[in-house]
Amino acid sequence: MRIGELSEATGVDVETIRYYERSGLLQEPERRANGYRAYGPVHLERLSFIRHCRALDMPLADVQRLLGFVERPQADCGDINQLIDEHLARVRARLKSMQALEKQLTALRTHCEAGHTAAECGILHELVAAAHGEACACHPGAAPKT
Amino acid sequence: MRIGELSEATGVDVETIRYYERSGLLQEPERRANGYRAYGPVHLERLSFIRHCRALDMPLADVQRLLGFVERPQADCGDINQLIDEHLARVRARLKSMQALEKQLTALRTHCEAGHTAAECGILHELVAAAHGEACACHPGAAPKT
DNA sequence: CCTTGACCCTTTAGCGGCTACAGGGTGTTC
DNA sequence: GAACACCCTGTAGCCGCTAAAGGGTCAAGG
Repeated sequence: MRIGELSEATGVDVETIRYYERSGLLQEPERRANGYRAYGPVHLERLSFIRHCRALDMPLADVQRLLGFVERPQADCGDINQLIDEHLARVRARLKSMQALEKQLTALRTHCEAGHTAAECGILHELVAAAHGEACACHPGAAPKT
Repeated sequence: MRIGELSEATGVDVETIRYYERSGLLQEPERRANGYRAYGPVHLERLSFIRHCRALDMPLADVQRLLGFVERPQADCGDINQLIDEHLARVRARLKSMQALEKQLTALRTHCEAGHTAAECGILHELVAAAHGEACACHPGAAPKT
């Protein structure tokens, strides 16, 4: 199959496929006489694997490592667990900070309803207050250290 | 104050301060005879404002716009609301997908405990199964369309 | 006076993971 | 033979920094 077909089949953009090849994630395919890339089932599977890992937001370096395990089936599985655990820890940490952020923004948002000028805007006041190190709706813990 | 002192006072890295200046977020300060940047209270306040907005994960373009409102206090506050609402929507969307991701990874993680080879690893099997478009622990909805 | 070391300067390049050109070749269809 | 979809390479841009190279400045200590 040509690159466009592979793209269609996997949902991965053509440019991204070429990028994965350049990055060494996807093995270089054969070329037809006209220079077009000719992909087979191996590439389809591998690219689908990559795509799935990316859907789980794994960095490409991790995907690379996982692909290594696929190639070396006798390797120790503990390393895979560790990889997933580390990734999960990163995701959970990020999730936690996102939740805090959502709270902060929601709090900030309550400080203004439309219909007046920026000078009277509660949101802007909050942000400026924060810039002075005062306690603000969005960062309640950040009271001045006086 | 010099750039190091401003950095100390705001918690923003020296390089980042220069980067903000290059990007037009922080106004260019006066220079001393030796070429050192000389900052005043104006810069301190402005940089603190920027830092606070960044703590709320706002893109620099949004921060730029907010700074515009600070400078034009008679502008319509509705635009500020809109900016915050859009940002909040982005954050919530991201939060939702992070939560789904966390679930998917947690499900995936249950498929393996250490102590065997990659060939027997449930995690790897799940990922490969997903590459075949089969239903997997991490993407239960993605069953084959046969 | 000289050296050390902390600070400052500019310019440039790199990170991750794409994405978007520019400028060309190929291959099918009307 | 021309239009069009597809393919190729190479390079540059996105965001928000971060780091490094290669230098200048200045105060304190010997």
